[in-house]
Amino acid sequence: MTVQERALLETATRVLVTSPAASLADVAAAAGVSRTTLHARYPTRQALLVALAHEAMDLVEAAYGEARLDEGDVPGALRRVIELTVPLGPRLEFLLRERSLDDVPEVTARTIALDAPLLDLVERGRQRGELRTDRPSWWRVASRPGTVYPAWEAIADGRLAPRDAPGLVLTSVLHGAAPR
Amino acid sequence: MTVQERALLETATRVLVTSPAASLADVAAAAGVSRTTLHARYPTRQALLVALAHEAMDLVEAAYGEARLDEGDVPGALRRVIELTVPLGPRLEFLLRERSLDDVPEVTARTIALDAPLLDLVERGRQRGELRTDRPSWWRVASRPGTVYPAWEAIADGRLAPRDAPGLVLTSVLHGAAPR
DNA sequence: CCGTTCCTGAACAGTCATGTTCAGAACCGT
DNA sequence: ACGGTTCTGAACATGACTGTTCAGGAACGG
Repeated sequence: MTVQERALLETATRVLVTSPAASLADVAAAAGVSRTTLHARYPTRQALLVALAHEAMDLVEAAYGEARLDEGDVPGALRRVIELTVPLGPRLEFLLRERSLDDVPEVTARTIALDAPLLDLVERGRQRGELRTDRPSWWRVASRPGTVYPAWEAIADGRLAPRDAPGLVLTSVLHGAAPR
Repeated sequence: MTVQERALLETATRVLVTSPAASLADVAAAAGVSRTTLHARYPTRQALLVALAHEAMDLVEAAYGEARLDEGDVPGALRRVIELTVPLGPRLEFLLRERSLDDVPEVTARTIALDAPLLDLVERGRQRGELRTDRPSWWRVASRPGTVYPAWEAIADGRLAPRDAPGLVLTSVLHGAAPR
């Protein structure tokens, strides 16, 4: 994938997140490319959306890799993965909210597969006694995007300083709202 | 609002959540009503979506009322409100994911206003020493839908027993993932 | 029983995004 | 300078949904 292609996908994501009803003409214009060219790369609108989804998931996967989830203690790994995924906010929003992705089996399957490293991490945390074992592992993972994404939203709104976000998310996830 | 109107809105929500691209003809058919009648009640598609949103928020508001948030201890109130909002899953999904609602100021304003009772509750919890005070109140509220909604999803998938959901959500929110 | 109200089915115009095609221009590397 | 590749602008067909209208029929209440 060339640099321009990445740039195009990023622009497309930005446009389609900002105004989901944008036409392909709008997307092409924003990306500084003709509609014909856009169409040459992505034959249909759906194909573009799917490509966007895959690119977003590529980034998530890369973040997981970079976070070295299998190294060190689990809270530390959690902190790293949170730090690396919060900036992916717009991509996550796209993945979570774009409803036409729901009936692309290829995408939904990968969404599920994408959770595997986190499941492993939770599992590891349980074995090391760093995470509670009285609740199902999948639950911890399922409720994750719902905690990371609001953090991004808060940053975008200016309510939250980017550097504060990971700590906030991490302590929420680990310790909850009750006083110690 | 008559019973039939409520039924129509509920059917419409179900259809539009299941297949967001459904046409008004599909919605009308599913509701057992002619497209003309549907159009008489809701002049435009957008008007229907807005009505759906308002009805969903009515239900959330009602749940908050029924949960008597200002009575008793705060964890108890939290449990009640979680119990009452989890079944609203499909409505919450609609509110969270339907992106054409984003540029209806009336709806976004009410979305924000809807959080006020919860903010009060968190505030009360802090004063009573039942919630931590080292993190902003709005954060606790912002990350709430992200925890409640996955619970509904898990129930819908059959991964989670409906009666287990409130406890799971509550302990996650209060105590987090770390062992005591 | 009658009049009002509401719902229905059908048809229609308008709009708009999509997908397709093609000839020419711009841009490469050689 | 040249041949090939890529991008461009424009035009076109298509299809779908929306919003609108209207005459007839069903339901309902008085």
